[in-house]
Amino acid sequence: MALIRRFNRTVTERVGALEDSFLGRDRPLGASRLLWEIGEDGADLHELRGRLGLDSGYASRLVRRLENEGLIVVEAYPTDRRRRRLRLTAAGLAEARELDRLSNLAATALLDKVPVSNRERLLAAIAEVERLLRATLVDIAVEDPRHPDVVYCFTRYANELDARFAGGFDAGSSSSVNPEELTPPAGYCVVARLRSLPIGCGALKLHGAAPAELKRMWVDPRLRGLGVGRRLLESLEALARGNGARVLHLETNRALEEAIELYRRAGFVEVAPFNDEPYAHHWFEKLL
Amino acid sequence: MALIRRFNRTVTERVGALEDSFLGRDRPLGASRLLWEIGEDGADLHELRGRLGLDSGYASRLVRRLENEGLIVVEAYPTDRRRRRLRLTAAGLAEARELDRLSNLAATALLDKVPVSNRERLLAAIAEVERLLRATLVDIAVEDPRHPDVVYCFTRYANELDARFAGGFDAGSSSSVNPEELTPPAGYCVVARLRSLPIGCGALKLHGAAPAELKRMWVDPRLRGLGVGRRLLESLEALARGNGARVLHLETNRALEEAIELYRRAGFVEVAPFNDEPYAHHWFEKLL
DNA sequence: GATATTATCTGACCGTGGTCAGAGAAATCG
DNA sequence: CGATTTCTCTGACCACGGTCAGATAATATC
Repeated sequence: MALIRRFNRTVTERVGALEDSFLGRDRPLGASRLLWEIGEDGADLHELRGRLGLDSGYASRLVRRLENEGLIVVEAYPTDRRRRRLRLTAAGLAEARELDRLSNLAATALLDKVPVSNRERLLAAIAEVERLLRATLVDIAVEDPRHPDVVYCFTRYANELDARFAGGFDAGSSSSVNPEELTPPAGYCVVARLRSLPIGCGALKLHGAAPAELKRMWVDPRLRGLGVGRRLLESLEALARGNGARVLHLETNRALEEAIELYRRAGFVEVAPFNDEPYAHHWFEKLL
Repeated sequence: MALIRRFNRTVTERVGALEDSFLGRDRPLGASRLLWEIGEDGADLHELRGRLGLDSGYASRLVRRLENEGLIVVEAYPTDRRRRRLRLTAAGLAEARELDRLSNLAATALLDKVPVSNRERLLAAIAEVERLLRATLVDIAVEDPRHPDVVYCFTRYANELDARFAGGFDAGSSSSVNPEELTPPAGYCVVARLRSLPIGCGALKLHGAAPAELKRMWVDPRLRGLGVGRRLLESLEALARGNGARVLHLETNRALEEAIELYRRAGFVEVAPFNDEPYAHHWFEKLL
């Protein structure tokens, strides 16, 4: 614990310098950060607010300021004219690039103070800490299967299966799942999000006292091996248990090795086929 | 660079939770932090201000606030009645312990979100990052040899020599150095500080165009291997060069293996004895 | 003993981040 | 269609961290 606290102190003190590089631009830090987050492709204000965790009033003020400085243009979405789309002007793009440069400069300055012989070790350790800590920023929530984030994850899931299964994957020929079956009390969907961006999902079909079914487990490839799948699994198990299920079933394809490994480690044991899902090679069961 | 910036973002977001644990105590964060920094043994306000980097007015206000809350007592130092000594009252001690508890709780919560299998890796990486980054917080300054920080380092230096040399070390029988010789333009003292606490030193005696002498190189044992010695050496070399010296001399004892290694790596080569320093076994020289 | 320096305190001031309630406009639902 | 919800904007408000100049007292220096 003392180690973590010492780490906290050292890092905030040292790496805070990177944030400070956003300062001194005749603009509050928050405004610079917003500008920087908009990016070259522009951004949706609502989505941005979620990502940065800003109050609507505060965000509105920051946007106004950047607009007055001539750094961004604000326009309504054609599809939903309540929403605002933010785009960088030429000046805004230049300023964003300058912020980028300063931030890089600060990062370089930090590294320069470390003896050359230690730099690689530092970078490796930094990468490790970042990866492992990032996983702790993931939170998991129950969502309606029609929620855009769920739809997004399900699509990525299907695409991945199609790419990885020998012979591809066609959702139509698989035992399909309609939204009602994944809506409480018939079932559940859970979504894992990193800074409000969906990065994983899982679903549950309940059958009263009969075994519940686990469906559509997927984690963004960039975030695998960090325990996100385990946490999705745990929350679905808790939901199944809370709804009276005593046994959890799932079937999977032999191509999904890391998933199979996850299930085994979570206490699932392989059993004889309990359905005729065409894409399945392994059937698992866990007593809750 | 992108890695460092990503690291910055993740860490400040996640580890910031530790700071937040100081919040919600009906007291601004700064006040809580000050309280926590005072510690069981009390602290000198001046020293505290240096450590936390606070403005005198701001610090004074925080102290007043804690005093009014009955958490600390403020008293003048007997030796220097301008200075203020801060001590925790019973209530203050209890509050500091509570802050400690909350901070530990937050650290534990952070670790709890990491899968057990990854925890050790995370802690190891955290320790590594902390150690290496801490070194970058060290800054080096030229000081008068009579400055308390220099005196402190010289004392630690002499104590260490006494402990490590076979047969001990007696400053009197060594070729002594008086303060004038280390004061510009005759010579220089440099001190390395971590958050304004002295943690290393080095000195230089100039002899015009004749070889300059390197003296009293010392780094706190807890911070060795992080490049502090190298940085002290570099700044002294720069001073020697800037004052017209073409050659740098130093002599050292065989017990100081890591120092000898440092000199060799810095480009010093062993030469025949150029003086009769009784404690020396090795004589080095470097062309600047 | 006069002068400079050091440490603290005080009052005044400021921008920033942040919150809140309410209004208005647009979209969605029944 | 009306009712409700969603998204944004506005104005008002506030604490906090931070800075500055000047006052005061104690100490160090010459």
